Amino acid sequence: MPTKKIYQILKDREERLTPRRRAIIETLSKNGPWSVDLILPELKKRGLPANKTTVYRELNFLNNLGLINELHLPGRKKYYEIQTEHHHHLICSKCKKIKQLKLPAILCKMLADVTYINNCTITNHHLEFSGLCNRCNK
Amino acid sequence: MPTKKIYQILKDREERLTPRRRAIIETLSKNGPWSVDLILPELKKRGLPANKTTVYRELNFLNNLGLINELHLPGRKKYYEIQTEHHHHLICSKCKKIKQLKLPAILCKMLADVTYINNCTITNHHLEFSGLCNRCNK
DNA sequence: ATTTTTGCAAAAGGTTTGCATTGAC
DNA sequence: GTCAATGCAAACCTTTTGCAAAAAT
Repeated sequence: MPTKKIYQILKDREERLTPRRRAIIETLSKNGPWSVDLILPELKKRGLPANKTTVYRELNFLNNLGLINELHLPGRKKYYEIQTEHHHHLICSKCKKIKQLKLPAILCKMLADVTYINNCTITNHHLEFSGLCNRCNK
Repeated sequence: MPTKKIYQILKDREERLTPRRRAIIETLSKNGPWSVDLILPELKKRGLPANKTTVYRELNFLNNLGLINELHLPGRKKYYEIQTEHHHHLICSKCKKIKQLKLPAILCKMLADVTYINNCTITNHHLEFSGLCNRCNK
C-alpha cells in the first residue's frame, strides 16, 4: 500500500498526521520487517527522534487500523510490515537476517486457493522459510 | 518422533532421564503446541509438579538437542512441539486456539520441493493459517 | 478549546540466570 | 562421589500503562 493511500485513509478517519506518525509510516514503507529498535534510529536520522513508547503505540495504532501487519517471527521482538504485495519470508540460519521472498506464481495461487480444510475456514496464511539467504549462500 | 526414540537418543548422549524430564517429554508427545503455562498443570496432574524455571530449562534443553521445535506464533509466549509428521497450524481468529492442520498432499509436496528461490537455499518452512477452526465454524 | 499525541517513569509479562540444594547415575 | 537437575529469587528484555505536558485540529 503506498504511503499516500495510508495518509488518505487516516484523513478519512479523521486521524491526525503528526510529523512523527508520518516519519514512522515512511520508514515502514521501506522494505523489510521492522521492529521498534530498527525504527528508532531511522527516526533519529530523519531529525524526528521519538521515544520508544511512541513507536510502540504508533505500531499498535496502525496495526489496529489494519494498515500494517504483525509478523510472527522467532525471538521476542515484534515485527511489522506495511501491507504490500503478498510475499513470504526467509530467515537466514547463518546471518539471522530476514529477507522477503516471492513464491512461484503457481504455488502462490494454490496456497491462496486453500480456503477450507478439515472443517476449518481459512482466510489468510503466513509462510516462513528457513535456509540461507543470497549473501550467505555464496 | 515416538517418546521411546527420544529416550534412546538421550541415553546415547548420556543425558539423564529424570522423572520430570520424562513427564515433560510425555506431555509434549500429546498433540498441540505447548507453552510453559500449558505444561505446568499437566505435570501437576501427573503428580510431578515442577517449577516453571525447570520447564523453561527443559524446553531449551530438548530444543537444543533438536528433539522439539520452537514455533513462531503470535503473542509473547514460546510454543514448542515434538517433531512429528509434517503439518501446519491454524490460529482461530475467534477462539484463538491453535489447531494442527495437514495440507493436501499435492500442495504439501510442492512446498517441500521449493529448495531454491532468488539465490536463497531453502531448508525448511513454517506455514501458519488464520481463519475459523472447526468448532467456531459451526 | 478540545482532543490526540508525546515523553517519562513505572508496571507488566514472559524468559533467563545465579546459586545453593537435591537427586540421578 | 560426581555431576546434572531442580527450586527459588532476582535479573532481564520487550512491551504496555498511567499520567502530565505539548501539539494538532
